Amino acid sequence: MLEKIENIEQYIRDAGIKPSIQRLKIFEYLVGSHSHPTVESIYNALTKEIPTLSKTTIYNTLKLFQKQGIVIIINIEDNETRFDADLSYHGHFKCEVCKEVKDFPIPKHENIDSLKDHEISESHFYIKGVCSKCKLKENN
Amino acid sequence: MLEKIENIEQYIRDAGIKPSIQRLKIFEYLVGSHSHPTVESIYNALTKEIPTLSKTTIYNTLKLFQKQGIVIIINIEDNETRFDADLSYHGHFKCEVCKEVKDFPIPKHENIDSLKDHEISESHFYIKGVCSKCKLKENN
DNA sequence: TATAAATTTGTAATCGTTACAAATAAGGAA
DNA sequence: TTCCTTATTTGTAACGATTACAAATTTATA
Repeated sequence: MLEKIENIEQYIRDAGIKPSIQRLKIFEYLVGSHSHPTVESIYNALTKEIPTLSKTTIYNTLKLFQKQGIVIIINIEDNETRFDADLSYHGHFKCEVCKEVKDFPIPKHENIDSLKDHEISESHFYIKGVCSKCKLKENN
Repeated sequence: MLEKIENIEQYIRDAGIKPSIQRLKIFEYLVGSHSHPTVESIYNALTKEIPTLSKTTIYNTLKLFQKQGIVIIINIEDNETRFDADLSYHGHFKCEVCKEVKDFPIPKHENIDSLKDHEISESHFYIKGVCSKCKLKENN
């Protein structure tokens, strides 16, 4: 789980990023919403607060966040890119019915023997299926 | 590892797919090349053999293969969709230097407690980094 | 306050994918 | 075989997400 980020402005600054209003709001939204939002949903959510916000800024900002290592990209679906501010090692489950993406803990980070001479920079564990809630609804 | 597919035509037919020349060649290429090709590379490889081949056919065919359960989609990168005819449970490693995607065995398919009430249809394990070969080259 | 640098914005371009309809090929009945 | 129906392939146009780019705005600095 994401360790609570007390001071978002300081957190961003510590990552070497100048905290503009746009960057602060985008990161705040990433931390606040646990939905692993897409660019589209970030745009829809923030355009009310910042009416001049442009999608290009969101793309630029997320790319910067990624470069500076404060967000990871979730590629569980080929037609949508999602973003996550939780850097801890965890998996992502996407329900094919309600479309929600949620985290799940991964017991232990097992070493893969066949990759022992490889340098690992990222690892992702994605599972798709039907969540328990939707399973119950379907059985009615 | 992929169990050897003796008779590709029969294999496709058994999956409920009528084996046209295009479908056969595309599947044959998927099984033969261990590169987890993209649509682009399938097109480049087969257009010599089948000069009239269109990309739409490749897209249609791969979608059909996926629906009939004889290929899986590899989404390790957000800007490229790759395809794999090996249906066994294994992970994918992409080297950020040589761009190759290769398989690795996953020790055991561990049960995720927090998903025990979920219905699981797909799971993917992706790792990115630098492969051993490229690591050696970089240290020169 | 003036100037330079960084950031944001809107528009146009790009690229992978899909929609669609015409062309071609395959299958089945007489 | 020939005719007719259905399936498959093809090329073009459309679409949507992302990026390139240059102008506009904001921020930092002298």
